[in-house]
Amino acid sequence: MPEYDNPSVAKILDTVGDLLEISGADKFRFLSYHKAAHALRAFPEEVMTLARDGRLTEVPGVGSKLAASIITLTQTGSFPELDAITDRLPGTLVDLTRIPGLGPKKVKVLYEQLDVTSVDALEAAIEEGRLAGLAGFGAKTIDNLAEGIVAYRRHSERRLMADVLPLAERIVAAMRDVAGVTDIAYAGSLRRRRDTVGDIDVVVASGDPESVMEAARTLPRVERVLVSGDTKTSIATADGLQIDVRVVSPDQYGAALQYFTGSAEHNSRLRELAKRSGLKVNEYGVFRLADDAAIASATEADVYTALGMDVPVPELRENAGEIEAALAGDLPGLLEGRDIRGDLHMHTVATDGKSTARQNRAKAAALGYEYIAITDHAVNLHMVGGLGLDALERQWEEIDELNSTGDGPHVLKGVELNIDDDGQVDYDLDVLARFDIVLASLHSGWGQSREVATRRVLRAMDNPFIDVIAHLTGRILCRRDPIDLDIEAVMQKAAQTGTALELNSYPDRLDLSDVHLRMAKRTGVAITLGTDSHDAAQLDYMSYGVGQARRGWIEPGDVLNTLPLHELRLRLKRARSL
DNA sequence: GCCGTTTTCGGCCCGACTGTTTTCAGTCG
Repeated sequence: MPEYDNPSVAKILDTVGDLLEISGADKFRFLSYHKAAHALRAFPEEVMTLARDGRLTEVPGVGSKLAASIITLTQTGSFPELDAITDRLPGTLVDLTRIPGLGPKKVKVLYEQLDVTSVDALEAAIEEGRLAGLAGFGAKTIDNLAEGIVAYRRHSERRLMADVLPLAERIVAAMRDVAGVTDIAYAGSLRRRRDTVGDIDVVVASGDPESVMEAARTLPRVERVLVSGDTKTSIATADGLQIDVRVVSPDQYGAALQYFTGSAEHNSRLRELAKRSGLKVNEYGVFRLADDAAIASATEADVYTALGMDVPVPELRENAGEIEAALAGDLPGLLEGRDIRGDLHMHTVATDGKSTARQNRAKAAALGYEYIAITDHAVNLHMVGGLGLDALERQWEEIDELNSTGDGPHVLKGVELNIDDDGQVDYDLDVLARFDIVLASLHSGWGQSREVATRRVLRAMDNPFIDVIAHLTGRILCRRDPIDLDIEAVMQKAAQTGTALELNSYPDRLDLSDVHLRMAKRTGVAITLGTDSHDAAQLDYMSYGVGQARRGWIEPGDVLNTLPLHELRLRLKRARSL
């Protein structure tokens, strides 16, 4: 029987939705596929389990028909609606809609009139002048399509949130000084702290919108102005990042910030609810439908209050249950940076780090931590000089000396073991028992089957002295896919054995994902946060982990390193054996 | 295709900008 995870099924649903739209199907019909896809990506249970238990309709937006089709998919490997639509339309047409400026309607014309089914074919058709005279394709449109193909080829990927954030902050700082500006912030997925982002959205409140638009068009790194009107300007930077700047009047700033923070699905749901209450929500405020009277607009809190709900923090706004919780006054009290009492994953010069244990401890003191764990690689990870027993003894002496000074964060003796292909690790139990905390993680085998990879992790969790599985899936954002694991089996084993799962806060990992964090919380698995720092300065990466934890609905009580040191020790798995 | 404390049928979120099909459709967010 084929195995599917939620993203792979969601991708099929999106493809069907896109093809239905190109085919000219009813708007609400193709939107329902995208809605279900989004909900499935955010749903904290696995689609295979839901299908097996007949609970697929618990996913919002999945009704009896889609549930039946998904069950067929999991049993036969084919999705009936996809087969039906690809009989009529080539599936590759979906690629064409990724070209900026080219949507489903024009793709349909290109296919039906010119038999264009791919980006390469479109490029050839443009070069041969075959688009000339086609209804709806004027000279300007054809020029824009040629440019759109270049943009599509140059980059279509998302970027690390951590790589984009500094630029967003510089733009905000620069535009704050423009004449008439009273408020400014970046919004969008950056404000929601998604692990990757596709563009930068900036919301500006100003009594002088023209000056703001001019400033946006002349930002330092602008390569091209994509669109620019009275209230909205979009520009592209030299490396292909899009920046959207939107200006509203100062009394509408809260509504605009809410609107442009999104997500699209969150906003769409809000507007549906508002309509049922006789209200309308847009980027200018909340309005009564009956007489168009403005109800709220100045602050985000005003907007949500007018809709009768608490204010969900940006990290939660994915239409993944936060609206129901906000309506019920039942939003979680999420983890905050100040809750973290220590960093439980870092490397030193003893292996592949650049800072000493002492330097890491000094940085931790500056962050106000009560403790840190030094967790260098163990002996089997030869390529980074993993520590043998002699080197280990020397590091422990160094740590003892640091701790003997009394003041400053306590340094825990830790290690990051390597889980080998059989689920075995670097040291024997008698050595492992001598550490304060032991992490273990996968460093190879990325192409392994789900069965093999899952077995490795489950075996490691049977080890009584492995307290934490670090960076569970091994994903590197924008570079390496997560290893294929039976996540539910991992979660259940973690809960059963008392093994914690790490939220690795290094910005290109952020592993566990937000959805996996919600699964862990549901299953009662304890979470630790660690930066995986290879340089003392990287202890600052904890803020990325905190943002991700908040997206995963994690509260302080779910996280072991919010505990004082003596309580942390009691909660680690080894406390059961020692 | 989904969904229900006004509905099991008839609804289903909102607006800016561009180019062209000159009164609006297509695209995007």
